[in-house]
Amino acid sequence: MSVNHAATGVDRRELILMQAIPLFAATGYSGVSMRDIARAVGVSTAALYHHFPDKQALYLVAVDHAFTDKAEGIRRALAAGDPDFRALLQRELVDGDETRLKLLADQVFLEPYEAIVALAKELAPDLDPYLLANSVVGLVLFCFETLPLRRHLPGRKPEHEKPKTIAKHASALLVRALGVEAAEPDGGRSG
Amino acid sequence: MSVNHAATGVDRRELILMQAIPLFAATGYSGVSMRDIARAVGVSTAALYHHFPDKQALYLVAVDHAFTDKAEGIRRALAAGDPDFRALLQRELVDGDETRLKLLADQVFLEPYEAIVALAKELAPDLDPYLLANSVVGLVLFCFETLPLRRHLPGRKPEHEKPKTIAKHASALLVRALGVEAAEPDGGRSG
DNA sequence: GTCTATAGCCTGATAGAC
DNA sequence: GTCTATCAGGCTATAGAC
Repeated sequence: MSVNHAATGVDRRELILMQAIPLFAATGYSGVSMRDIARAVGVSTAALYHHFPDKQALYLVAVDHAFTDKAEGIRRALAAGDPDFRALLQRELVDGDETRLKLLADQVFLEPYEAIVALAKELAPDLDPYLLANSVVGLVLFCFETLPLRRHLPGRKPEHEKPKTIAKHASALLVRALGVEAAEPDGGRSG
Repeated sequence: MSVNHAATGVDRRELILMQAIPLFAATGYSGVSMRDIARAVGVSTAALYHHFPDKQALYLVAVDHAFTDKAEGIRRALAAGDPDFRALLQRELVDGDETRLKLLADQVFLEPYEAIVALAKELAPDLDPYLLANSVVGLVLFCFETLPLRRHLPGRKPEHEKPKTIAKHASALLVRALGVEAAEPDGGRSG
């Protein structure tokens, strides 16, 4: 159906999404107008309505795209990755549309979440594995979330902004709490 | 300057703020119109402009009010407290206006943050106290943040929504990580 | 201090030419 | 598929009566 754009690798529809995602991430749904998106893409608003029935649909597809397209998924975001991903996630968490959250849960978080829950059961049978899984993720994500605030708080060091430092801190804390070494790829997690 | 409203306890200006805060918390700055606020208060939009020069000013005062008025401050929010506080905080973290974040840091978070940092230095001298302080707060706040998402993930239990459960989980994790009992009011924290 | 009325702009969305 | 032109309505903010 869509024209072959082998030369560029993206068709028009995808180009619109790519331009829309950072805009929605930066200022949220009602902070971005169809005109803003059209200007970013370099087309008229009418062209947008050829590809998407309305603004809401464009937003939904854009969010879905941002979350699932970044294929390997959350690992990148946890490992520091895409700021747009984090911003969109924060916005979705606070805007709280049940339909979109369900989609986010099923299509993005279900698989890695279950993996972490399974690990949690193994490592700390006496703690609630679901809350623990959440805490593990939160130890990293919350650091990034609060970064803009902590920049204005005392004790700020440049390395606090580096993903590596944050990851190391979270690991150290978990090692102490769960009595294991940080997970190694060779699978030696029962020692 | 403002009329004495001893009977009601609030003047008009404060009434506007009280009505505006939950609106801004629910749908964000650009998601709330001056008409929405006026309707909630029961006055015309023109009346709003008598008390505040423009929408941005109203928003700033409202956020300030929400953060500092809840006097004892963060403890309530951490302990589960005000959903408006959490929602506004999440929105401010992601919207990232430097001026507002600075105000938030100085007037709301500075004091309790330093207290937690001091505690962190004592309990875990080998960990970064600033990151640890952040983690301590995050263990609780992140649970609330992700609640709307976790409702759609497996393993959901009703008690995961209860502040008490979340607090207990965070405590248990910290006890394991830092090798101390949960802080008791009698100050027995060096044993 | 609050109102009604309105200016002037921006919004989402559509019609119809090409 | 994309354009220009446009609609109806919402928006912030103001003017002026009371």
